[in-house]
Amino acid sequence: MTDTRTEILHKNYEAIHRNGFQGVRADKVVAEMGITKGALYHYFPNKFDLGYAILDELLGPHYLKIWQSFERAEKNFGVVLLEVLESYRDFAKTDEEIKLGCPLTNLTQEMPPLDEGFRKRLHRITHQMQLQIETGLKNAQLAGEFKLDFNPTQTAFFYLSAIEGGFSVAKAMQSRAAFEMVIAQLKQFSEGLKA
Amino acid sequence: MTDTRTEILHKNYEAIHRNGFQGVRADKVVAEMGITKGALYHYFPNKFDLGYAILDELLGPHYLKIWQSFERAEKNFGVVLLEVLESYRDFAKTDEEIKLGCPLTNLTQEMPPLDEGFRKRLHRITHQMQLQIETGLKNAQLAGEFKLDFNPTQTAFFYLSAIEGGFSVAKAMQSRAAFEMVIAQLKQFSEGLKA
DNA sequence: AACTTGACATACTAATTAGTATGTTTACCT
DNA sequence: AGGTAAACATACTAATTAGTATGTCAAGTT
Repeated sequence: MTDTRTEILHKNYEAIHRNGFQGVRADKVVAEMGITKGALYHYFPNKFDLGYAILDELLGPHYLKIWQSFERAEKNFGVVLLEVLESYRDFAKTDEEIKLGCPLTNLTQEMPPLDEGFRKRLHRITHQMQLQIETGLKNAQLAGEFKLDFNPTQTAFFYLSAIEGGFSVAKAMQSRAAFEMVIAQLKQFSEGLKA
Repeated sequence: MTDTRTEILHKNYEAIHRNGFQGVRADKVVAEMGITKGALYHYFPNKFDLGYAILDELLGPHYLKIWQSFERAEKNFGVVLLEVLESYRDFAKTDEEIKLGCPLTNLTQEMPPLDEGFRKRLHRITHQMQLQIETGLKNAQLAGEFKLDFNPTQTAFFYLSAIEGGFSVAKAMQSRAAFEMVIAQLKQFSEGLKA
C-alpha cells in the first residue's frame, strides 16, 4: 500500500498531463482516490506547491534519467544515442500517450509566463538535459567517434527541439506515425555525426 | 478606428498567447479595451466560439501564409526555404516573444485533450502546414534541385517539429539564442538536401 | 494515564467564473 | 415621424474555485 502523499503526487501528475495545471481541480483528483481535501492540504500548502513537488520529485528525475546513460557512457556514443531515441519511442508507444503529448513540453508551454516557480524549475530541467546531451556529444568527439565539424551545444539544442517538437506535432496530428518519422529522421541525422 | 469585433479578437488572441486559453478572462480583456461583457457576448456566443474565431481568422491564416511561398515557388526552393526560416527568426525576434513561445504550439499543448473544436482546428492547421512543406520538397526533387534520397513526408514533419520544438526549448530556456541555434542547424540540414 | 502529534475528514467561505436578462442609445429605413 | 435592429451597457446569477477553520481519531511518548 503506497503512502498517501506519493499517491496524491502521481494522480495529480496524471491529471495535469491530461488537463494542464490550470485545468486540474486537485480536490476532485483526491476525491477520486477516495480521500478528501483535508489530506491534500495536509501534505501540500497549496496547489502551486503541489505542482512544484511534481516537477521536483517526478518529472525532473524522470527526464534527467533518460539522458544520463548518454552522458556517462565511456564509448559507443552512437549506439547509446540510438538507444535513447528508442526509449523515447517507447515512452510514447500508445496512441493515448501521443494524444496527451510530452508532459514536460505541455507544462513548458503553459506555465512559465504565469508562475516564477514553474519557470525556474522547467528552465533547470531543460538546461540540465541540454548539458547532458552536449557532454555526450563532446565526449564522442574527443573519443574520435564523432566528427569535429559540428557545434555540440547547437546540436544538443537541436536534438531536444526535434524531440519535443516531434511530440507536439504528433499531438496536433494525433498520429504516432508522425512522432516515429521524427525519431527516424533524428537517427539518420545522428549517422551523419559519425567520424 | 478598427471595428470592435476585430479588436476583441486581437486582444483576446494576445491574452491567450500570454495566459493560455484557460487562463484568459475574456471579460477582463474587453474591460481593458474600455468596453463591457455586453459587447463580448454580442459578438460571440461563448468563450469557446471566441477561441475558434481566433484560430479560424487569425492564427490559421497567419501560419499558412508563412509556408505558402515555399509551396508556390517554381524554382530555387533552397532559397525560399532559407527565407522562410529567416521569417521564423523575425517572428521571434524579441526576448518577450521568445518567453511567450509559439502561439500555435501553446494551444496545441493545452487544448486538444480538453475540446474537440480546438483539436480539429489545430489538427487542420498543422496538417496543412505539413502538406505545404511536403509539396515544396517534392517539387524541388522533381525540379532536380534537391536529392531524391530523402522522404519528403518525413522531412516535412521533421522541419515542423524542429521549428516548433525550437520555440518550446527557447521558451523553457528563456533564450533567443537557443532558438537561433535551432534555425541555424535547420539551415545546415537544408544544405544537405541539395542535389 | 495524560499529552501530544500526525493523518486525515467535515463544514464552511470569499472570490471568481462564464453566462444571462434586461436595459439604453444611435442610426437607419419607410 | 414611427418603427426596427444593431451595438453595446448594466445588473444580476448560479456554479465553481482554492483555501481555511475546526474536528476526530489512532499511535506513540512520558
